[in-house]
Amino acid sequence: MKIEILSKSESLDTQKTIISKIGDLINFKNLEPGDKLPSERTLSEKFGVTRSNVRDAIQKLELYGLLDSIPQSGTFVANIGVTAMNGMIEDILRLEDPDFKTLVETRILLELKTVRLAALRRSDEDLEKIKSALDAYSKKVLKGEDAVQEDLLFHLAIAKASGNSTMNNFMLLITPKIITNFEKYHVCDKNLANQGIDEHMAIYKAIKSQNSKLAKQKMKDHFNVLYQYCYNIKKSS
Amino acid sequence: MKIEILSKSESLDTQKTIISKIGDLINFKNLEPGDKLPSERTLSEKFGVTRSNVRDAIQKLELYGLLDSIPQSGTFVANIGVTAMNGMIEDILRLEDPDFKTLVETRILLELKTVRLAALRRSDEDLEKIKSALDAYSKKVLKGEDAVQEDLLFHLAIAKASGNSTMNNFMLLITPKIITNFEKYHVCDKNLANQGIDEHMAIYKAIKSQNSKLAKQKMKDHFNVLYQYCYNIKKSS
DNA sequence: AGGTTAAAACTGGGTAACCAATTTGTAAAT
DNA sequence: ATTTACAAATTGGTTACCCAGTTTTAACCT
Repeated sequence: MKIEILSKSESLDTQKTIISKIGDLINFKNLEPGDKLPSERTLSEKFGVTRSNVRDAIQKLELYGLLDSIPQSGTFVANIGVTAMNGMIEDILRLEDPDFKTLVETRILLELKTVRLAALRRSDEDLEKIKSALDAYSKKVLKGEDAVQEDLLFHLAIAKASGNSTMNNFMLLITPKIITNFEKYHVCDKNLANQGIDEHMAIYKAIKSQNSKLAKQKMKDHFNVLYQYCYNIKKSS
Repeated sequence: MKIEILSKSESLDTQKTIISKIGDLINFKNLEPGDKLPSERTLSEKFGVTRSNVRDAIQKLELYGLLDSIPQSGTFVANIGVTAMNGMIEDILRLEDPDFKTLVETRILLELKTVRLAALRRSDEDLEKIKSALDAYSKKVLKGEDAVQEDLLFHLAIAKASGNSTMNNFMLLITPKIITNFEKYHVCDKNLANQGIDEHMAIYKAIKSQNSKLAKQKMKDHFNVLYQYCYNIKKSS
């Protein structure tokens, strides 16, 4: 068998193909929830790909909760019916790569919620962590240095304090993408550093006093520039 | 070297350990953004774990956008500073498993947004797909059969029509977890099947007429039972 | 000394063989 | 006929080695 090392995009293509074929298999063989998929070896042979690729594809479907792989036993289809399985696999395959607009849009949505929840639910320990993140941020800004990282950690501390691990997870997923791919659009503009401190402080105080509505409003103010940017994109699209 | 096949939870523990050690390494060696991590072989040797485990850990950090693995070259730390990297790794490690409450809370938040965006942005093709998902749902309900899957696909069609791939992705991530782990709490109660059809239809019509506010309101109505449930949990916690 | 080039070392991914837990098949015992 | 016991086959995970790009090194030429 010929060896062919795939580039990253090629590898992603073959993964999509495999996922699609697994979907077909579930259809064709009418596998019910809980049924066992053919073994990884069988699949790799049937699809003409490496077992590693099959394992990666299965892992991805596991991430989406469609399969469950059990050591020394087999891979099982999740407790969703055939119809839902097909629809979801199709959706996963057609899923577009996230662009900046959707990332920002989602971030604003999430943070306006996490800040409210944080105000309602934060423990004293949460509050301390938010405070120390805020102090680290202020310190850097006042020294005139770039404080993008400290800014980010302040927002993540709030997400953590929200007590909602799902939203916290989502925030962790999107934040680096926003930072790395579009560094110039970071939330707190360096030129408006002092304003950034004030806004962060206002958010912190609202969370401290457990005023959820105020917290949301202050976060909204903080996102003002970003919000406008996002809104303009929406209008122009 | 002794061979020891790990159970799933043990494997997760070693993965967390590896991620933590990678974090320490970045700290200790003061690796800047773009710097190259030691090779997978070196890491596996240094940490006393298998290379597969190292690869899995790297893959997870790649998912969160903290590392970038390039074939035949190396693994590089993403364009985030040391401070942010530390904070994020710590957050990822301490991330709790999502429970039902946070999943529902997040789902409601997402869907109230996606339905608004869908009303604003849906193409004719999107609308058709929503319609056919609705028809499939109604058909099943009227036959007295369980229609959880068709219900789910209706909601996912809306998420797709929102034009926000990030939210669409998040919806795909949480929906199966909600369905499989807590089947009894599915959005549309079987006993209120006809009401479910009406509510779905109302949402569809609002999206069709591109009335975003109405669409959001109808979705809110639709989530009423679930919303109450979630609210009660929040009060009791 | 500076620039060019080729060979050696290194890297992440692919391959195949192996491991031990699990499942399945079969035959003996009741 | 049913249950039990045990061995053979099957499974996802692990290991060691190989592959072909990439990167580094060092030798060579000008």
